[in-house]
Amino acid sequence: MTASGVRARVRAELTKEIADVARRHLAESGAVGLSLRAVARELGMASSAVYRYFPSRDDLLTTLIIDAYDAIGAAAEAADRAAGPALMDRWRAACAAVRDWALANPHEWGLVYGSPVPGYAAPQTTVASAARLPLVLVGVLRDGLADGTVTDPGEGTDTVLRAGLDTELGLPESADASLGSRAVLVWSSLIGSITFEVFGQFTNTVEDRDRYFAITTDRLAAIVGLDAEPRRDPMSRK
Amino acid sequence: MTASGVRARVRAELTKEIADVARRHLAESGAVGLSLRAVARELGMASSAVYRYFPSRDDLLTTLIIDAYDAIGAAAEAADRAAGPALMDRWRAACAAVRDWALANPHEWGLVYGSPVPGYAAPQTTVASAARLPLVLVGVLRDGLADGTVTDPGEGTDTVLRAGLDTELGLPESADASLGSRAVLVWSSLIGSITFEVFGQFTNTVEDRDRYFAITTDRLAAIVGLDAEPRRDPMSRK
DNA sequence: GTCTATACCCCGATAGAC
DNA sequence: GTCTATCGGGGTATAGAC
Repeated sequence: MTASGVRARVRAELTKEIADVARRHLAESGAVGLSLRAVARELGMASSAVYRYFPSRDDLLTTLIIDAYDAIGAAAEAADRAAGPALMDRWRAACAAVRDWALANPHEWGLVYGSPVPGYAAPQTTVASAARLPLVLVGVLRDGLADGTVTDPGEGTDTVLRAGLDTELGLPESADASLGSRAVLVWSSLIGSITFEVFGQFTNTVEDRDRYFAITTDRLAAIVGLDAEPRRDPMSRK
Repeated sequence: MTASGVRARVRAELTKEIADVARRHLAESGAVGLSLRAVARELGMASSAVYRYFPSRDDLLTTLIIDAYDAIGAAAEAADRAAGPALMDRWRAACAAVRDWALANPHEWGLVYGSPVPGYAAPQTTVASAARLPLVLVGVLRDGLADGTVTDPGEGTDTVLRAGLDTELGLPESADASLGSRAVLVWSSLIGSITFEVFGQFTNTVEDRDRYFAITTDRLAAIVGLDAEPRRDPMSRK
């Protein structure tokens, strides 16, 4: 049926348009200030009409959350692919891409890594998108293990993670391994650093944020055994 | 004037009572859900009466923010004082106290370290309270420098911080120092780790959170040169 | 200082006509 | 699918009587 094909296309377009406007509102009023009515007003349609596309405000929110996670993951993946074969280059590129995205989209960043929206529970559908960024970081690590650049320190600490997680990530899985828990630390520290910067916690403290992030990125890499010769000029980073 | 003294006391008490109720509401509805009306309802007074104590919703919010920062700082200070003289003991105690407080008061944690409340700008009056926690961490570091346990790695990276900050903190201040920027990394990583746990980002990833935090705390200490013999039993930590 | 009343906004969600 | 109209809440803040 061509008719229904057209209908579906129009529907998909309008759905996207609603999400786009909502994303813009998010950038201005934050996640809690997001309202179906305001979106409808801007699109010149009745608020009730929006319910044909998103059954509730939470569904709209879920869409935005998934989109944000996907955008962050995609930015990291692209930077990783675009970097040279050197592990540290890939690492630096991926971290920098995430930070750039966060600084360009602070409210969306807050939507996924900031305070949970009260009364909203993220459905399971978000986890695959949320995993994309950590998977990029672990991918670099895994390649380092494969070519011998990275070795697991083996501290007997890695029973802290969910059973089976190391295996899923392609990391050493013995009870003596520590790379898994180190990776988690590095991951949360990366997000934490970026969040501090985005939320303004570095005001009056860190002045040269670009350089601070470059240095920090390298220090985090060292925690997971991604040691490298110091970068020639830390200032040269975007 | 006794009369005005009594009046002032009653006023102070009611002010505190309003703040207490507001704090409880915060724990249930989050920062944005906080409303003067709801607080007034619960106290059995007219909403307009509250305005005699807090001129606006933002002033009430500021009070809660300052109180939260102070509570976190006080918890860290108390744990630091109560710990033995060993630097690592003080470090671990302070970090653990902060985490315990965060887990016990997740919404207040989110109020200060989560997404900024849209439309609210924190006044300068909050900074002294916000500084208390980092000052505890730096205090341990400073004592380590004094007795030679800690030495600055000297990497020529510390020009990233605000000029004069190292001096204020009692840290090495040369352009070749790196302890200042390392301290900032450790500070933001500590907050980041706790925030991840409080906001649920560790779901399906980190299973043994107590042990993970203990290990993480030690790894962060190593970044600022607070190396120590491994703790005897990481599981024994609260 | 406290009250009632009010002005003037906002929201999510649904009913029912077209 | 879209509309108007409506239900049933919510909010900040102020005016003016007591």
